[in-house]
Amino acid sequence: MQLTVADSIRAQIISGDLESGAALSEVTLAAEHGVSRTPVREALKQLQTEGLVEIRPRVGTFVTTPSRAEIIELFQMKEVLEGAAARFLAQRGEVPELKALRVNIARSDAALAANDVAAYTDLVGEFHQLIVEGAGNSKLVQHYTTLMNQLAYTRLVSTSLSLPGRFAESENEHRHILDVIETRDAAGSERLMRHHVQASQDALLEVLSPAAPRGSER
Amino acid sequence: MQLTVADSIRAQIISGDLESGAALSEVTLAAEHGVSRTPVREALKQLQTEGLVEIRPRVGTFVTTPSRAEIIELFQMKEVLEGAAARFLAQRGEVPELKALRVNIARSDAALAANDVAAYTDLVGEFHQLIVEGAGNSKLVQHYTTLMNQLAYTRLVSTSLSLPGRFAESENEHRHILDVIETRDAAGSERLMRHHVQASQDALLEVLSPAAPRGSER
DNA sequence: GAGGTGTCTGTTGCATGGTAGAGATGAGTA
DNA sequence: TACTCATCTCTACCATGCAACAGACACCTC
Repeated sequence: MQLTVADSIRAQIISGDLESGAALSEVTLAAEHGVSRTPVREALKQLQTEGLVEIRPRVGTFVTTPSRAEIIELFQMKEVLEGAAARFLAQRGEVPELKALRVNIARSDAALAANDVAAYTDLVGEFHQLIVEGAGNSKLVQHYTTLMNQLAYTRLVSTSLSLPGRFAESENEHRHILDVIETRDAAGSERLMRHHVQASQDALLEVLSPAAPRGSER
Repeated sequence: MQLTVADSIRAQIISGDLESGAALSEVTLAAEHGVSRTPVREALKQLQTEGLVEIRPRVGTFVTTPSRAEIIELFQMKEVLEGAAARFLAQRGEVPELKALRVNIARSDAALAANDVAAYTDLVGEFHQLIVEGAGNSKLVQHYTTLMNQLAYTRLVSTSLSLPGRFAESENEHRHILDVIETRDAAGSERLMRHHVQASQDALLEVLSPAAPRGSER
């Protein structure tokens, strides 16, 4: 399986190489990828159903810019899916992902001790990913992945970690979540995971626009 | 907005006009819709990301046939999303969808009294749809819709209602769910909704293959 | 000066032809 | 009879060309 055009464009959008609202010309993309316009068109159509670009007929294709309301909706979905994942994982008991999660926590501790924000940013993404994968439901992974792509999540995390105290707090929450999952307390795991997602959302929204506290819109 | 080729093919798949596993020839579809192969290809690519068809490169496109394991995964997701929807709806309080739900229940009562399975089948779909829409999260609606399309849910419901007693039981569960939502008990609404989805899954799987009880696979 | 209209350019939308790969089918051999 | 290999056909895949539309700009009219 080689990298498709869609994968390439998707990566550019998620990484932020292509800015929000940027126009995506078919001919330009075709030239950049060394193919004709046809496969580019197909890729854009695919990215549209993934919610990453918006195709305005006869006008052009643009990178979607989620509104503040949409970001809140996405985080609400994140809370739902990750909460469910934690619950399923706790129910399943010992699976390979649990071991990987313990390693993740150990590395996060080290990153915290060294105050290495960049390393921890990656570890945060991995932590959440591992929980979702550990739930043992491929559909859950699929929906979660599209969600995270729409949020351009990895880009956001490093921002929210800039809040004073959030780094240590986040790491603490992660450790507690894993502890509860290991006790196989399904309901508790779900509750804790939801709280954690809410906390990280609060931190993020505070950084994005400090004036508006969580829940004040819609 | 006119009906696109993708919409047309999607409708055919969901309704069952196109059977599971059926090969979708580009030229045939193009001829049927009076267009060339290019827009058909784009439509198929879109349906692939929706999980409705499987494109085997250089071979052809086929209507996906969810395995038994996948159906269980899909129902697990259905439980998660509808549970969350019920919770959100209970939290929101009085919204237009609540009124529609009361009408729905009244009609369902009538259908039950008249033993009108066909009418009730539609009402079941509407009930669940209203709960999800009432949650006030457009992303939730999107993910839920793709999920239901993958399950070809409406086709399945009538099957499960053939079980003796399931019709009345299902209607009863619906009424209880709406009752609890109206008391604005978020946690209780979520719990009840999950149980209902599980019950309907049990009924369905029993009809599909009576030998294997729920949870015996994977 | 302001509003409307016509043209012009850049873009997407679709059709079609050539190419390459996958699968099937047949013949040949052990 | 069974198995292997070569050929052949059918399919998706991509490139390219043409048509149609949206938006911008200038000009004309009031």
